[in-house]
Amino acid sequence: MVEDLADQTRTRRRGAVLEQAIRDAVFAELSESGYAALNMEAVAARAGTGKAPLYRRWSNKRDMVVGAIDQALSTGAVLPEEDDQSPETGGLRAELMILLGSMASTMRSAPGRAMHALIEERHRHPELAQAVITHLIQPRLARLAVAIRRAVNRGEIPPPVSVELIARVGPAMVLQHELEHGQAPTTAEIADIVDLVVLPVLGTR
Amino acid sequence: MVEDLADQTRTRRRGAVLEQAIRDAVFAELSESGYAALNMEAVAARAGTGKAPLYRRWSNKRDMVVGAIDQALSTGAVLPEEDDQSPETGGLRAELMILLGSMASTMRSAPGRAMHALIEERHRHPELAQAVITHLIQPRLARLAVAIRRAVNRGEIPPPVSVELIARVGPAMVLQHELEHGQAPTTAEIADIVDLVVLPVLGTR
DNA sequence: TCAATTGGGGACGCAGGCGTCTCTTAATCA
DNA sequence: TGATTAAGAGACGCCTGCGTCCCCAATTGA
Repeated sequence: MVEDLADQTRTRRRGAVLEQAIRDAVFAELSESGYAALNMEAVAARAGTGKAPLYRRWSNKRDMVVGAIDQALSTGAVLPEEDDQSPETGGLRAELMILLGSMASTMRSAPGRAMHALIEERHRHPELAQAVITHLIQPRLARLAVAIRRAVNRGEIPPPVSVELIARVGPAMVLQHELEHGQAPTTAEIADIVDLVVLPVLGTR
Repeated sequence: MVEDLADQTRTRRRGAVLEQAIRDAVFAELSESGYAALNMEAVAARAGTGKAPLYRRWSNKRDMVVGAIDQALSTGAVLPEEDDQSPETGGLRAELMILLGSMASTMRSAPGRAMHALIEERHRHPELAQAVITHLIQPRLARLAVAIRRAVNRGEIPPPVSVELIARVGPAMVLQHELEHGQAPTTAEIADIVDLVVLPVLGTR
């Protein structure tokens, strides 16, 4: 709501710095207003610039959003790698807590909310939603599947019938919480999800 | 897309009949365009009427949508009661299949998609979303909880630590499917959810 | 230090959608 | 059957937001 830039005598930005400010503004607007209600004036104002620099880079609103998303997804700004291959310490429970916790915190961040807004636009803009699914959702699910398979190999849990399906249980519960309550679950709530739902499905009891 | 009313010489409707046609049009538009992009001209056109009858009943778009939602939720047009108290036949699995199946088919219907669109507007219009949660989501969760408790009483499953949380597992998986694939799961997919996720969490093995 | 770029700011025309209003005509009721 | 009410159709003014364009100033590089 407030000016993102308090410094009136701020130096005039250009190039990559300005571009990043614009992307941040896109994410912020997207997360507050959604895609349909997002408007160029607001993005320019929040980035502390005019509309011309926006249209100099992208030809319209759709391209601008796609550009911001693409950049965020390809540079891992949204999927922070969690030190890449997670540290195989503490066993399955610890790994589940880390992965679901990171999912929840992503959902709280501006880029995360922006991605969510795009998935909600699935029917109107399938290509936007698909990009998010492919670059954001799938990798996380794959990482969860890997964690589960490693636990099976360690003999920690019996092999599940469908790793694909089981890997979705945790994320589904996190998502459900967001949809029902309007915000991602806390660490304590994630612990309940892990201990009372995910681990039991996996056969730890 | 096509005219909902092929009959050119159709008699002029009024009162309750017309009102229902308008509500149907609201749901259809809401499910296709979402709340933000819904516009009065389209609703009027789809209902085969003019804007005047709309504004004669409601003072603006928001009230019109709220009105349609309220009516649908209060008359059970979206929550079809499933012969009210489900028929306690076939045990827990059968009941889960019925409840999740009905959830999936609701999500496929126009009113169901409309409700979904409103939940997605949670941040912009909390009162709309809350109505859906209270009148649509909560009753279904309550019904699931009842089914689980009955199964416990029958000795079919051990008492879970948190019925509240467990009751959300099935719906969460159905929702997750919708979000990831853009459509509700089929009966076969629901069967997998029930057999490989929900029943195992409940301790049937 | 001067020329070339690019940013900040905003005016402009256009399109679409809101909510009002008018006009004609069908349905309803006394 | 005549009077009354409300429907169908759409014109209208207004506002908002898109995308273009212009001006001036700050930054950069030769």
